[in-house]
Amino acid sequence: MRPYKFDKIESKWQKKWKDEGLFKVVTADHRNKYYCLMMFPYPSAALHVGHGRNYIIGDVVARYSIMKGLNVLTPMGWDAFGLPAENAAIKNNIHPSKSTMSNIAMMKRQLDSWGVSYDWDREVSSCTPEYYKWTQWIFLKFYEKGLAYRKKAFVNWCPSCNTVLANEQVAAGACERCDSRVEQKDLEQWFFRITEYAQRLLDDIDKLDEWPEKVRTMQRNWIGRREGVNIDFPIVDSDKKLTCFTTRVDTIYGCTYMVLAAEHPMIEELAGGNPEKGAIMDFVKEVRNGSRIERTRTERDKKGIFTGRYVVNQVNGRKIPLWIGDYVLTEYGTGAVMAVPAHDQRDFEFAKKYDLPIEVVIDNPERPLDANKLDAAYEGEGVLLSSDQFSGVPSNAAKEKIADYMETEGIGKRSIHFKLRDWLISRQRYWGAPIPMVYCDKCGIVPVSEDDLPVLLPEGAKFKPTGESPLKSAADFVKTECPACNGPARREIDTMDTFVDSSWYYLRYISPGLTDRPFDTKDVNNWLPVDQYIGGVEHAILHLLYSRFVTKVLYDMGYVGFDEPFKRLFTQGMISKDGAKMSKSKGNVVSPDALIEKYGADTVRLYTLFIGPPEKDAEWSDKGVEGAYRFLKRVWNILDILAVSAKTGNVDLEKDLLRKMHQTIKKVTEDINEEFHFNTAISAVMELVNHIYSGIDRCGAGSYGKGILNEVLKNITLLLAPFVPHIAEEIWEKLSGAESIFKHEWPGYREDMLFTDTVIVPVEINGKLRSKIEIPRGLEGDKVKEVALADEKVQGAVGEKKVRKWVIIPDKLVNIVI
RNA sequence: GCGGAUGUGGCGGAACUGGCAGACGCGCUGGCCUUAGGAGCCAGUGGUUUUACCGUGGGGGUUCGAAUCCCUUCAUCCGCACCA
Repeated sequence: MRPYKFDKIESKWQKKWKDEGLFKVVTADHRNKYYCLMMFPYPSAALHVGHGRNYIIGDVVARYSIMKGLNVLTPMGWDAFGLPAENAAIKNNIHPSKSTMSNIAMMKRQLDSWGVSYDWDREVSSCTPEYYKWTQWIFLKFYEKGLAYRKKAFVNWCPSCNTVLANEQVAAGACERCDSRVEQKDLEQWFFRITEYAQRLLDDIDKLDEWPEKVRTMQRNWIGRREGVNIDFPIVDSDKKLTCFTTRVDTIYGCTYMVLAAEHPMIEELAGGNPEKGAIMDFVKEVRNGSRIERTRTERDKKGIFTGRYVVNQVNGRKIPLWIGDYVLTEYGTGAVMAVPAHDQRDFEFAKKYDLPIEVVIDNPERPLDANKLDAAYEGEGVLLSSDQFSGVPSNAAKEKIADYMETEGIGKRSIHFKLRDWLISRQRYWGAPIPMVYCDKCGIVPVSEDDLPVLLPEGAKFKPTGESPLKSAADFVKTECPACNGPARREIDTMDTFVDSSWYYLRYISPGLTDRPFDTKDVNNWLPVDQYIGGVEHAILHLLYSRFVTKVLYDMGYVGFDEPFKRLFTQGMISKDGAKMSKSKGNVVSPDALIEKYGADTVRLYTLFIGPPEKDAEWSDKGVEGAYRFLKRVWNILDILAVSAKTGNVDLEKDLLRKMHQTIKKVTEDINEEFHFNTAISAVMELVNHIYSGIDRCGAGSYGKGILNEVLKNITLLLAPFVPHIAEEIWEKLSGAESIFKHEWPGYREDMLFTDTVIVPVEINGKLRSKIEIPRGLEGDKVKEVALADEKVQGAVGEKKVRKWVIIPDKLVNIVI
């Protein structure tokens, strides 16, 4: 017996792979290229087995693809700027670069210990000047194209992180990172004009047919395209007008008032001559100060105030009151809504509260509506009522007709709105890439010259957050010369959102060492789009949408020749423990290190892959790990069986085993190819291994000859190689003494070896299983009937009864209806 | 509220275009081997009143035949959410 010494085996092969550069790729040679990319991690704390799943899946795909003869590029790097390092720095008084670097070292060691291999020559880290120089370059390019701009706006402010946040980083009114309530602040900030690309980002989702439907839907919803009409409402006693957007222009005749958002720029002017101006402005202030989470709670009572002014609904010339309401959002549409209380639930609630008129203009086909008796708005379709010439028209058709009418009369114009907002990219934090802009009293806002990049992050800045960027404290940094006039100027002190860093890293991997360009266009065009991207679904919107946007801009500027970065996307499920997501605070984190020490990396890998379909969430079980270990030992012990096996074995048993082997090769290949169903692939190999053992149990040591056992074990090893590479290499070496198993091609199977000559077919009577018959493969029709009727159990069940119908599916099933 | 997903033994999960439900693994039970077993090997393991019947969240339907298709309903999870 040679024991399975996984620790020796694993360190041996990990070293060999590294020394021999198994995963090294030469950029210039892109024949058969396959770019297999895993989302680069944020270097925070130690990885747990849930994180491991991501890298293990990626490693399996990479190793499998190598065996399939592809030229596989699989790089890794670090999304190294960001808040947690900075917060830790504040707490422990260690510079973020120090903690980041030590975290990187730790995670790298963990990845290595899993046997997850990368072309480390291409490692990138977003916090190094060599990298963020080009993040700044991208900013300048965006600025050049008018896609980066500064504006004053109501923005999301996280009081605990002391910084502004992008819309995408706010979930249910709270900071995505720390869960604090997000406030609205009126600040001047830098934005990327992603809205300019909204339509293309939406349209091109159709191209991404190898992405999970879920992610595509989430992106569509986030972009949120709505078609409708912008309608003008002239203000009474004024030469100005208010415009509002609606998707329900069919309800225009039921519009009985108008509501403005508290942030609407015309409020002060409108309240001008009103004796109640004080109260109005107080209300506006109160609403503006309210946190977003408060304002967006649907169940909350809506509040409003009358401005004292009126506007005209031009379709019927009616004067309607103009209100301000806390339920109107400033950032969507025009910040003004036409209120149709009979057909919009929010307007209905507001109208009820403030006793505003309700007029029914859409008939509910199921029961007539009575404005006085409504207890909820009717938002469905129907035929128009009380709508002048449009009365009697079904609501869907009316939408078009009224829009046409408004356009000819100059009342309104068809319009498309998106929920997507521009991407707010400036942050009042230290640990990020400085925005390469300069403020000059004479020249205004001036970009730093490309030649002067990178704008280095000043090491000595005090990174304690004060609400202003910590960079302000670095006097040497702030004080600079204007790139335009060389006069005294000051630098922008905000840094960039880390999602800017991560929106282009996959391009940098292709030519990580370039010092004069972010990437080489020719090489990038040869290697991208990424063939397989693997990561967590939590990035479905943020990172994936931003990356698509950045790619499209670079495409438009001619820097890349593709307009979608990721061809195929796989999002793996989360691993939980005791029914909850693994987290330090819950104390349910499973560390891979102890498990690897006890069972070895191959066991941890195998169990992680066996736990369930990789796209689904799964529950970790320490017991299950033992099962994986047991299986690997069983595979290992076949070496011993092989050593004592005779030259020849039992012919029938061997034929059986060969067939099982070819079936297994087919099954494993298909499971990996089609859906990454590693769990069923592994169970198929387990069946094959069980088959060997039970054969030996039945017929003793003479069951299988050396030759056949050797062949089967070789194929088992090949099939397992992507999953458990160390043990596979070791067995492979013992069997063939040849070079790395990953230089050997993936096994093929023989069609003619898959089937037996006879099949056992179930016989059902009236759909209930009654017996089984053995018949030659491919037997059909009357011949099958004969065999079936000859069966004792069938005879017993059929008896004298008349057979009404025969259902015969060749090689599959017989059903007799009596 | 809208959108999406998932419901199968004690547990994780299998089941291709409708065709033997429960592969594989965990756990459990028994046996062999052992000084011993928390090692290894083998066997058994959905339920029940066991010639048979019942069983894929519940109810209905289509079909010779449904975990799979249709209708309906419930539950859980995820995403979005006062988006006019």
